[in-house]
Amino acid sequence: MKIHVLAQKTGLTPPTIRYYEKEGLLTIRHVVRGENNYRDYTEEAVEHLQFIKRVQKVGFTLMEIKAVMEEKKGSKLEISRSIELLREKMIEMDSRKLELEQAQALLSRMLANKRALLKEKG
Amino acid sequence: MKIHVLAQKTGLTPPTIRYYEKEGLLTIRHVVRGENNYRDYTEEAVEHLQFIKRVQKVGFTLMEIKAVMEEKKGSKLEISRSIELLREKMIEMDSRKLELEQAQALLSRMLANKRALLKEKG
DNA sequence: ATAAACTATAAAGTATACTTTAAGGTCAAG
DNA sequence: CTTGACCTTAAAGTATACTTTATAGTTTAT
Repeated sequence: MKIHVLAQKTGLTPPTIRYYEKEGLLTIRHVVRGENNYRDYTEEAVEHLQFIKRVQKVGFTLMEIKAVMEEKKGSKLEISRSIELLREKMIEMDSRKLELEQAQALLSRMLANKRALLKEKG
Repeated sequence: MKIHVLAQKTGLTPPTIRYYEKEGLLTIRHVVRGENNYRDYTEEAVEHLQFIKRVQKVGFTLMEIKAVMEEKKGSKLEISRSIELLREKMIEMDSRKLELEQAQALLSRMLANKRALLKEKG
């Protein structure tokens, strides 16, 4: 499929998709070039970009995503490294959940204060 | 207290603290100037910077923090705006927790795959 | 066949949140 | 009374993740 189709399917823009490719987040499994030099994307690209969006939202940088990505082809050492990275990230995500809950408690108190303030004034 | 003391207490650096001030995140309640033009921080500044760190970690931008900050002095309209912002943020944080959990499930599967791969090879 | 809509590249620009640099003033210790 | 550790400012630099711009080739529709 062409870039704008992939863009529609993933909710990204063509420049963003090209940027990701430039940064090494898309491989031969995701894009090839046609005769006209246009990019031709596989179905795997759709899933892959959705994966990127999802983990990026929870705090992975593009470089971390790239590091974790190197899957099938990796040597034992590379796999071990990405397991290590994944484990660290899981722990990081646990603390992030905790931080979120603590911050929510904090904001909830602020919200109550502000509502009280508004009642006072209004 | 002087800037490096505040820095130690909060785990920030003096340039970062000055930067926050420049961006309007510190007020008269947090800093005043001494005769020598040195900044003199109140205890409230410690708490405030800790607050900033905490909510920033969960996705607030500095400008959002600034918007929520305007507390005591706010007009009814300003209070209403910051209540609205806080409510949006609470909802956003709920989805973020969900995203975290979904991403963890995803990573957990990836981790299992990689471990299996390692076992195969090793 | 020509205009609109798409594709390509490289390079510059943007936003956020800092950090670093440069150049200088102030203060405490020996 | 000077040395070293602090303080000040303004401005430039950095990292991340894009977006925008400029320039040009290709495809699709009428």
